[in-house]
Amino acid sequence: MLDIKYIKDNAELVKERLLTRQKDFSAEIDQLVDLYSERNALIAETEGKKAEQNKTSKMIPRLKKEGKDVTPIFEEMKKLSEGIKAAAERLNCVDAQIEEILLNLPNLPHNSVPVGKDDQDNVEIRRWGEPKRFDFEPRPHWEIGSALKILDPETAAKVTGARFHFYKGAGARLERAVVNYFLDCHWKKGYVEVFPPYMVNRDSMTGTGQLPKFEEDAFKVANNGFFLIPTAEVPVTNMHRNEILDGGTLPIKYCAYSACFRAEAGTAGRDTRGLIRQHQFNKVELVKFADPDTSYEELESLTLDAQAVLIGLGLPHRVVCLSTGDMGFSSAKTYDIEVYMPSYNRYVEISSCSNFEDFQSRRAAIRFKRTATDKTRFVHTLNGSGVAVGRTVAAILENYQNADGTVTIPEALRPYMGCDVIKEEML
RNA sequence: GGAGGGGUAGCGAAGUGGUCAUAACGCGGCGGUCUUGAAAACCGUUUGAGGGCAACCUCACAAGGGUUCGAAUCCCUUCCCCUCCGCCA
Repeated sequence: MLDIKYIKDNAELVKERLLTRQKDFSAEIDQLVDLYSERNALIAETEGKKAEQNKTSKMIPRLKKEGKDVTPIFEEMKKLSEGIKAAAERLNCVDAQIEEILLNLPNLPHNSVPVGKDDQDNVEIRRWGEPKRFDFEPRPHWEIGSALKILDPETAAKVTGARFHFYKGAGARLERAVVNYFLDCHWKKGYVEVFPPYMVNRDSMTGTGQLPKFEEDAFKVANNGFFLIPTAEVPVTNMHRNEILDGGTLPIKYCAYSACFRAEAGTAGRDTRGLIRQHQFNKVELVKFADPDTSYEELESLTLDAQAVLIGLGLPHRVVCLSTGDMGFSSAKTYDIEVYMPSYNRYVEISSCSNFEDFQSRRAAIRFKRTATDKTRFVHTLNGSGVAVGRTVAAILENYQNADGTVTIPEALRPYMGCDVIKEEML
């Protein structure tokens, strides 16, 4: 959520910068400026009347004690009370309109973000490793998984439906090994490991920006109205909702494994095979709460921390900075990490690292004080996948496949797997 | 799911229609006095949000409604916590 005072004072600038997201919000901004001045007029009116009401109310007990007739005062106060009620009702209405517009306005892109139309305008920042050359025709991971009998979408389709997977045998162990390897890398770097709830309430989904705009992308629990988390970012960021943090504790760093659930309305037909796009997938997430002065340095180190686990696995990848037209709703700046996938013959997103600045913390009221006497201000929140587990397994299967159909286990995972190669007979 | 008890400052807790929310009282935190230093004792101080150039004003007693001239207090709805029972891993 943007600061309405900032919008009021910089209306044209805000319009311009939001326009770089390839959508025109001029009408909303103009409306906000009008609503804000209307709101302040209504506040002046209601508060003046309330002050009068409070003053008179305090006198009534004394007058009664003195035996005076208070009936005429009651008559007057009744009118005043009705006037307050009417003005407060209008104020509520104006506040609700302001809130609705603000909640549906995306974040302002940071100045360093390349202006562009879509993902074609993303800028490559750096590369690690070289796409592997095979002296045989490499197969896509779903074929490898099927041949080794470690990935089974057919049974999942029977038991649940499309876009779900059973992992079996060495496949299930590989998924678990990757999770453990990622978490061990991160907690050793000072990220506090948390294991979050997989369902959250509406306030949490609103706090991180999934709601109200993207409700159709989320799975909702019929019983109680909770939402299945689309990412651990939601429960972990909301841990500090409505809190005032001690500035001395910043940056606060968490890593969290969770399953993630996405309805992804509108992506039918894309990546229908394999592990790339599932309704349920595993992810290790990194979340930071940072002082605004250092949040962009924290974004750089967060991205490096996510990259480190891919380097550890020897998976070739690159880092791109998303253009203004490709960035997510809540983000001010995003780096995607893309891993090389032989089956796609290109780099595929495996992590997304973002600085949300105060966009989430304003929605979720996550504040801090530098010192005990300092005024409260909003923290900057950041998060990044560290990294997507299913896509990592897919990348391992494809990049480490051998001509005989087996898959070599990357060295870093061998202690977790207890073997150095996956063969069919391992089931 | 059933029965009961709760939700008030960082924590514990008093307040059950106005003159106790500028929230009693206790603990903790911060500053000071005393001391070589510390402890103890004593004194002071200690929520957040909004509006206003300012003086200052308004709001918040889990959340949202209602009754009333006036609500922490009475009524309704929802959420959360605790105890017991049932069920369950």
